[in-house]
Amino acid sequence: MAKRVVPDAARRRRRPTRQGQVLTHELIVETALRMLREHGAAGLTARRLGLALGADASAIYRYFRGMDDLTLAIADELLAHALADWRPTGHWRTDLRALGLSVHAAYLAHPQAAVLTASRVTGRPHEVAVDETILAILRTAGFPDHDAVRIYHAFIDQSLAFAVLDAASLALPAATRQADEQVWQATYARLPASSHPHIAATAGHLVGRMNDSAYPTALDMLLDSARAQLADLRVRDGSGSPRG
Amino acid sequence: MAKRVVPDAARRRRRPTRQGQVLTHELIVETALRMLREHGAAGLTARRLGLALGADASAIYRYFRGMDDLTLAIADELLAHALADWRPTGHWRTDLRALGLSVHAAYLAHPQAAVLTASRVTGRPHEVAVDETILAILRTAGFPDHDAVRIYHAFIDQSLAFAVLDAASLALPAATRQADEQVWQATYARLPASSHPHIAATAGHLVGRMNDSAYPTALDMLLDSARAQLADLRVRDGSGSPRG
DNA sequence: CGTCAACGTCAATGGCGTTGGCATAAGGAT
DNA sequence: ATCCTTATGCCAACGCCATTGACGTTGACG
Repeated sequence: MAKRVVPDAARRRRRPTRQGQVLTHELIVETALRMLREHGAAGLTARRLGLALGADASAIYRYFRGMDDLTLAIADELLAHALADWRPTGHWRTDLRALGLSVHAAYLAHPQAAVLTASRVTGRPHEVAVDETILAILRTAGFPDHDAVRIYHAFIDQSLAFAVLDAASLALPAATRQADEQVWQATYARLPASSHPHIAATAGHLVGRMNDSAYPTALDMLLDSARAQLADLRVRDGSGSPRG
Repeated sequence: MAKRVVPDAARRRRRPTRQGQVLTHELIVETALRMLREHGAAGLTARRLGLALGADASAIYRYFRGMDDLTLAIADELLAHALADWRPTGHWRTDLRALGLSVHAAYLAHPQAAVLTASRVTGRPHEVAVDETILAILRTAGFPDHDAVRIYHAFIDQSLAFAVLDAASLALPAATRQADEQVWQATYARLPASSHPHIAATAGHLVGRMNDSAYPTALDMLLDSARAQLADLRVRDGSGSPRG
């Protein structure tokens, strides 16, 4: 009654801004991602985003309910990238591992956005799709619902958790990262065996590991544990091989 | 030369504020912690902190260089608390699990500080002590150096990663957390089986899990994997029982 | 008792997200 | 081609925020 036609995204009244730009949801999200990459999380403000768009800051509110809404849109965009990069093979362990690495990589591609968004529940299409995919893999592999949910929860939260941690490190100013590296060299590599025998004994193995993400290792250990549980279940059922 | 006497903390010129409070570093930190606990990270502002102290906001700057300096002062205590709460029993798996949970809990007690500091390498005594402790447990349990370092790395980074993730969630404004909860209810609990069969099938198991941390589960899975590796090593050596 | 500086307060600055009002131009209808 | 509707960009303003510099007071010490 009130509105005769709901304006299609393609049929919008695309009135250009003073500087000739035509605003869309996509353009705003992309510009925000670019600002996050170039200037960091603190550098993304409504006013500066408007400036970068060649529009007034308040124009953003015609497309998003607020900066928080825009943040969630950015988050879902990252998960869309993760799913697009993923190619299933039919082997549950291989597929789950690849999906985890894909999510991790998608967030690390935009560390500043990851810090901002990885801990949020958006309920948006791509996030839901990732969840559905994980549960599908686990239940198809033969995990009972209770175990599937438990492993799903640990899996997705671990992926997000490492994404936040690694992204937070990547998002630091270069000077701060170099300072941290020097702190590490100055302390860990030169600790006397008398006070810290175990660090001293393993210093050779520790060197060079500091900047690597521990996520692949933790992911493999989680998947190994899941495989052992599955094998155990099959043995109790007496219906399959214990090799998983 | 310029200053005759560096004022002792006890000998300060304790001029009371308009409302009779006497300011100290400790009082400010404690008040800030209380505000964090009661009103969340967004509820801690210089103005409101000043109000809670019965002083002007600018008085804080006589004690800290800025809000960031105050945040780091708060964070300084966290790892110390984690180690202080930890009581070893001599069983490597039990002790490692308790230490992980203790670190996690210490950070979660101050989510705002955790988000800022958990991804940093401080090289300060308590951090080094935690690392030494973990390596000691693993090497004493019988892990070869290479495996001990690998598991140490996965273990500590997993603990920090979940701390950052869970703290980031806790640090959100209360209104945002409630909104996220409602988003979850509105989407996941009502997804049709036609489009998302696996989420729909496990909805009963998913309910109530949303606010729980997945860290204990992920931690147990990591420790299970480590125990299996240890058992495998002992079998190859032919020198011990495979029960870990 | 005088001097000095530590410290609380005030006022102001420049930033932030967000909102309501207003002008205008893009579509649809005629 | 013209009118009407309304989506949309822009402007000004509000109430926050952290931070700073000047100012006055007051406690401690010589």
